[in-house]
Amino acid sequence: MPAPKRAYVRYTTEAIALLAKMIRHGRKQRKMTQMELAERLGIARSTLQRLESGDPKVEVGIMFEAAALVGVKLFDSDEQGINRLSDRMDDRNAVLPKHVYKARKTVFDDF
Amino acid sequence: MPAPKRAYVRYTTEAIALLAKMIRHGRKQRKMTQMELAERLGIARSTLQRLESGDPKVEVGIMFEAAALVGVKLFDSDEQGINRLSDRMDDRNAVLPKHVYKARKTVFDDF
DNA sequence: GCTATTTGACCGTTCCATAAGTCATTTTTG
DNA sequence: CAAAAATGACTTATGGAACGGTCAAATAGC
Repeated sequence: MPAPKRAYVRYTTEAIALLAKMIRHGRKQRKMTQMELAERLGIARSTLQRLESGDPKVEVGIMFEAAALVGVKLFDSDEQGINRLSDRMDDRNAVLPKHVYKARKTVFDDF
Repeated sequence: MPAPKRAYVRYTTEAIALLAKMIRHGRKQRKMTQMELAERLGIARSTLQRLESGDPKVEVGIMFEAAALVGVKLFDSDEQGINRLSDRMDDRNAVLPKHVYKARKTVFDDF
């Protein structure tokens, strides 16, 4: 076997494809060529091509940065909105236990 | 110099940090340990740790797959919603020119 | 309190994404 | 129409991410 490739659920593949489309659309709206956007991102054009074609293996940082540069909003939020959401996550997280524990031994239903 | 490291705008960093928090929160809500989630994702625990700490260098595929497995919705949409949005992007893209063209020569304002 | 488990922070090896390039095709402009 | 530019589809090498492991610290259950 060449290698056990990684598998993704459909939702993942489609969400990435959507983000990729939005980035390509945003780039065209701003009348940027692939070369221009790649240079502004500090990446190779070949990498931007994989990004715009929905390749799951690109770095999330590059993907999000590309979105930011062409005006695609993540989480339907601007920076302020992101910070509000982030604070809310902190609050909700503060309630949860810090470690997750599994049952150490299977509980015997005695009888 | 060791290497010219990549830079990200604040929006990018914060968006990734938010997604990371949502994933960690979702994992805890579902009472999964890092080890369990890593195994379900087919990745090493060390990679999941970088993911949950908001490292921009993880693969977007892994990041989104983790979100999917712990119930974090991207684009505030389920799979059907993603597909609707995707179709809309196709429509909007169909209107735009297929190549972006820069002015080939600087236009001379003759006088 | 004690113990088992989870988590955080490391580190060396392996392997693949990235960079950088080429070439053919498509598309726009003049 | 021709010419120029942008894009798509490749390829190679090389730096760094992912893996798999260890160890200490933190936490939850008993």
